[in-house]
Amino acid sequence: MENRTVDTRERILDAAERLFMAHGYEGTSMRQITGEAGVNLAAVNYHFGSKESLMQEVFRRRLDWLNEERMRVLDTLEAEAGGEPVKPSAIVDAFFGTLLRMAGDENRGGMTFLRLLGRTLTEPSEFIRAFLAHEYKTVMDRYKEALFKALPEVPKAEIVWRFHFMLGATSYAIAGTDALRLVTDWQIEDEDSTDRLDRLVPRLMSFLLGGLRAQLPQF
Amino acid sequence: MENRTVDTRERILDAAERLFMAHGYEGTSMRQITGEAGVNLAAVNYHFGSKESLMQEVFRRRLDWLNEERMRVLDTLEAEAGGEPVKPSAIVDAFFGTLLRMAGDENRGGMTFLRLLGRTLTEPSEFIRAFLAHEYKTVMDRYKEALFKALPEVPKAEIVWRFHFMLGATSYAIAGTDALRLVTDWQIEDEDSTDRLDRLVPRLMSFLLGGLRAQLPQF
DNA sequence: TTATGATTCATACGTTCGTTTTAATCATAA
DNA sequence: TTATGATTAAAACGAACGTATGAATCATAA
Repeated sequence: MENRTVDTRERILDAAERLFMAHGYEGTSMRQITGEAGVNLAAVNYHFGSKESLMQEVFRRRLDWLNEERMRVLDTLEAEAGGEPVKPSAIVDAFFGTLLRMAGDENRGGMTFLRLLGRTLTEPSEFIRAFLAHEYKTVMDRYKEALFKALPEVPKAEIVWRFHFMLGATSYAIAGTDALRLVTDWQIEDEDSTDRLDRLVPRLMSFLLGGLRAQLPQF
Repeated sequence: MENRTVDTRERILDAAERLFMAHGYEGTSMRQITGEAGVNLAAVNYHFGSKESLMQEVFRRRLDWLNEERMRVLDTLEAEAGGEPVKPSAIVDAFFGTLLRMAGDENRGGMTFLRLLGRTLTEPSEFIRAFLAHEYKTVMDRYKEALFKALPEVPKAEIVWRFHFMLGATSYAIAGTDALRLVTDWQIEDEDSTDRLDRLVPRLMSFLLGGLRAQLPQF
């Protein structure tokens, strides 16, 4: 009773992840999912109960690892710092770099999951927003505190906003990678798609840190 | 034959704009739209032909003005500069500031349209992506060139990427304003919602400029 | 006032949606 | 080998979807 279940569940999750990424939650039907997964239509309701629960499981499968990893990395950084503030660049890398490096790990969803996450953050159905709120809260609070400590001269409200902006830039950098290329018809010469991710990380990190440490606005 | 048509069309466009923003394109039905607009179900197909055409008209109604305004402002800046490069901060403000200031103008869609635009850029159905590509291309190219000229020491590819990141931060700052508050349970104290937009603009501008002018990444 | 074209209305069409049901098939323990 | 529970399979459910139709109603010009 083991192998069949695991296979079917995973095949459904993989197909759902890809299709939700490509067409969104509302734009993807159960028949598309089960068709692509090569399983019976009723299998989703049998294994997950409903389409909503399936969506949640798609996220949980990836986010559980991501959030644990983010916690673990920050634990290490703070232990190494021994009470002193952790460098902002290290905090930013621990949060966003960890996320981006998932894109290179197909076992953890790779680029597909990251693009799904990116687009979901701006199209939150009520039920998935509530779910993400619960999944994210603890980690967010930890990183927020770390940034407060690392940047004592920057008002806390400003740091919160800038964290917000960093999340946006990152989401979009991933979710919109293909979309924007079409929109703007920009040519990023001299790079094939394997290069692109390796170079995206330092590029985005420079941008994020520049924004985080920018001159404070005068109202 | 004038007043009824205009009223009905506008009522439909207003309702569609709000509902597409709140629930997405696929998540909004014709019956919701016509119900909220207080018009007959068949009115959408009569006036716009189809749901897709309605979506396009929702965007066109706002983007036509926005793109003209962006062109006009950049024309003025370049005329004032008289052949010299325009300051990066002025270019960024012309592009993103013009967008953000739409949020305060209810006659141009206000915050509702901006949030719709933000979420649509990361959930591009094929048909709307092609539409946005056409609407945006000319303006994008103009601004891209202006930034190349303003930042001759920064590689063009880097500027393109950073434009990309700036778009993301901005989209998200608007589209996710309410969403992220719930996700993170952050408290932005001492600000009511009327203040928020006035303060968002300089905050975001500081961040964007910091990112645009950040130290170049070393690969 | 009447004729005409534009618009609104009620209603129905055919599809597709998520879900449920009931029976068949499978893997495993006794 | 047989009994049992887990899984898969085929089929159908009612509801909601976008769209189309034809009659009713409206505003306007002759």
